[in-house]
Amino acid sequence: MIQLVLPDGNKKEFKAGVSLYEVAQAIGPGLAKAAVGALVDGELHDLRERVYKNCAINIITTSSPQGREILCHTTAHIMAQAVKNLFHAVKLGIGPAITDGFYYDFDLPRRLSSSDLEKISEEMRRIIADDLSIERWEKSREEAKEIMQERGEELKLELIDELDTETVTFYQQGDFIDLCRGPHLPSTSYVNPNAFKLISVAGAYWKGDESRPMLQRIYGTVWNKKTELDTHLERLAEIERRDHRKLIKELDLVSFNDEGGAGLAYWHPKGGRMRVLIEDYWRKLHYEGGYEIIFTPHIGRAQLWETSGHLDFYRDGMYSPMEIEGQDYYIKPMNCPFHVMIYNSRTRSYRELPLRWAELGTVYRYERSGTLHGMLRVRGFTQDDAHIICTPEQIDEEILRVLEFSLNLLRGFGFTKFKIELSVRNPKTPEKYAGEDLMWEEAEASLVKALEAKNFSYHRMEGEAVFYGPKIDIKIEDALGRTWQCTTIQFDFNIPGRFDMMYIGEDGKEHRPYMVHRALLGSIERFYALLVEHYNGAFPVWLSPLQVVVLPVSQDNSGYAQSIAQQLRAVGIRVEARTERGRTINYLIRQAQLEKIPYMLVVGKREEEQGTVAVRLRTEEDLGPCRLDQFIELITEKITRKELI
RNA sequence: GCCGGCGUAGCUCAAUGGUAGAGCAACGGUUUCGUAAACCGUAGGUCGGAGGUUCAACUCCUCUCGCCGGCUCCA
Repeated sequence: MIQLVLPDGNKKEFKAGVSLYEVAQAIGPGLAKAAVGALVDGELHDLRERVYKNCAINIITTSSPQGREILCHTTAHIMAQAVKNLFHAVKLGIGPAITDGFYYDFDLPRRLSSSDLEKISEEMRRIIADDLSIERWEKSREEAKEIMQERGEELKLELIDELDTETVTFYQQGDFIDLCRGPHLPSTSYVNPNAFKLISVAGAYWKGDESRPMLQRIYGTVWNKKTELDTHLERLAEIERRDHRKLIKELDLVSFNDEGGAGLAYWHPKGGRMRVLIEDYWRKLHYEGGYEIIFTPHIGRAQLWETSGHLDFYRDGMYSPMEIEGQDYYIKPMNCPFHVMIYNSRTRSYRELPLRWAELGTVYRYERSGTLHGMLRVRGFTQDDAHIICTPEQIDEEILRVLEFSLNLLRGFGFTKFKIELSVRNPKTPEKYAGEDLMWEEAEASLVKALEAKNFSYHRMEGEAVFYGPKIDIKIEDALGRTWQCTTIQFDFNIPGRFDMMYIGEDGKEHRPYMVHRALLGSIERFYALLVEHYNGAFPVWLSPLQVVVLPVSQDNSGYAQSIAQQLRAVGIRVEARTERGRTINYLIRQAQLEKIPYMLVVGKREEEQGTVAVRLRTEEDLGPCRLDQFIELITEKITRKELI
C-alpha cells in the first residue's frame, strides 16, 4: 500500500500502481469526471499514469491554469491531426498551449486561407466524436528518429536532435503521432466540440528565426463550455471595438497618412489639446518632484553617437546620416547623449547632485514596416525621458523616489493596478554586460531595497537586464485587464564612462557619477493609445478635448446657449454651443453621445426662463435642471479631482 | 524585412472583363423640434500609385506605396 497526500492535507491509502484516474474517482466521482491531469509532487502528469510510491497528489481540472494548458495542448494536437487528415504533404512544426488558446505551425505547400479553418474545425469535431484514446509512449532517441524519419517529419527530427533527454515521449491518438512532452487529456472526446474556435492563420518562421523557412501557423482558442468560449470571443470583440486605431479616427484625434510616410503620427486639434493637457500635467508634477526640464536638439554629429556606442550597438535602429558641411549628422534615436552634453558643459560638484533632468524628447527609430502598429509602434515618438545623475550614496533614495513618482503620475491618469518587474543580469554570462561586478551588485541591491522599502511585490527576471545595467519596469493594467509596459527605470553603467562624466567630491577628487535613465509614460504616442483604449474614448473630464456642449432645444434658444457657453469659457471650461440651424435636439444629443462629450447642457424655453441648464451626462444619466454656478462648481470639482465624469 | 490578406466618395461598405452605386457626413432649401438620427434636393470618384495584357481593366499580371493578422524587436 502507498499513502497519497491530498491538497487539503488528508491522506489516503492506495494499492501501489493505482492510476491517477482511480485516485480521482476515490476522492469523488464529480472530480473524476472533471479531471484532466494530476500534479504528483508538483509535477504535471497524465491521468492514466500510475503511482507506485508515497507522494502528494493534486487532481487537476480545466478550471486550473495547468488544466487549461492540458486542454489547449490537446486541442492543438487534434487540430494538427485534422490538418494532416485534410491536406497532403503536411510537416508538423510545434504546437504549444499559449494564453487563452494554442497554435500549431505547419509546413504545407498549399496556402491556408481563413475559409480552410471551417473545414479543419469540422474535421476536428469528427476526431472529437471518434473519442480516440490518447496514449503516451516512450522511445529511445534512435527509435524516435526512425519513427519520425518514416513519417517524413523532418522538423520533428530536428527537435529530437535538440532534446537532452535519454528517452523521447510521444503521444498518439488514432493514427496521429506527435513528439510531445505532454501531458494530455485521456481522450479526444474530452474536448467540447462546441467550445473551440480557430481564430486566424499567419506566417511564422520556424523557430522564430528569419533565416529559416516560414511556416503557416493556425491560432485557436478552446474552453470547457460554449458559454466560456462566447465570453472569450466577446472580449476579443470588445478589444476590437476599443482599438485606438479606430477611435482616433472616429473621434478626430490623430491620423496617419501614406503621403507623409508610415509610422508617423499627426495630432489633430482635439488630440493635440489632449496632448498638451497630458504634457502640462507631466511638467507640473516634474517641477514639483524636483526635476528640471531641459531641451536638446534633434540631430547630432556622428562623433557623439560613436562615443555613446549607439553606432556600434544601435545602428539598425537609426536612420541614415545626413551630411552637413562635410560632417555626418544623425537624427536622434535616444536623448541620453544630449543630456550628457549638458552635464559635461562644465565641471560638476557633488554639491549639485543629484541632478534630475527631464525632457519630452522626440526621437526617431527605424522600425521594420511589418512591425508598425497604430500609435503603439511608430517611427517617430516623444519619450518622457529623464536622467538622474547622482553619487553612489544617493542612489537608494533616488530609486525609491522615482518609483513612487512614477506610480503617482500613472495614478493621475486613472490607472490603479500595476505589476513591477526587476530585471537583473544573467549571472552565467557576466562578460556580456558593461560595468564592474561591484556596480551591478550595488545597483541591484538598491533596486531591491527600494522595492522592499515600499513592500511592492515584484517579479525578478533573471537575465532580462539590458547590457548597460539592471532595471525596474512597471506595467499598468488597463480596463480590460491587459498589461502594458510603460515605466522603465534603468541603471546605466555604460554612458558615464564613455563620456567620461565626473564630479568633484568632498575630497576634492574626481568621481564618476551614477546615472539612471527613466521613462515613465514610455512614449507619449504609445501612452496615448493606451488611454484611448482604457477609456474607450470616453476620457475623464480633465482630459476631454471638449468638456461641455450646450444644446439649444430650438433656434430660439441659440442666444441663450451662446451666453451659457461664453460664461463657461470664461472660467476655463472647454465648451461649444451647438447652435447650427436646422438640427433637432435629438440629433444634437446623439452627436454629442457619439463624440463622448462628458457633459451636455440642454437649454430650451424652460431653462431660458428660469436661467438654468438641464445637465445630461454621456453615461445617459439625466441630472435635471441646475443653476449655471452650481454646474460650474460641480464640473470644476470633477476636473480638480481628475474624476471620470 | 518576411508569410498571408486588404486598398472603390470624408466615413462605412456594394459592384466577378463591357457606361462605378448606397447609407451617413458635406452643401442648398423646408421644418423650430425637450434627452441617441426631421424631410426634400445638390454635389462629390484619373477605383492607393506606376506599368503591362486585352477591342475593352475597379476586375487579370508585374512593380510600388500604405493598411491589417502574425514572425522578430521593443517605448
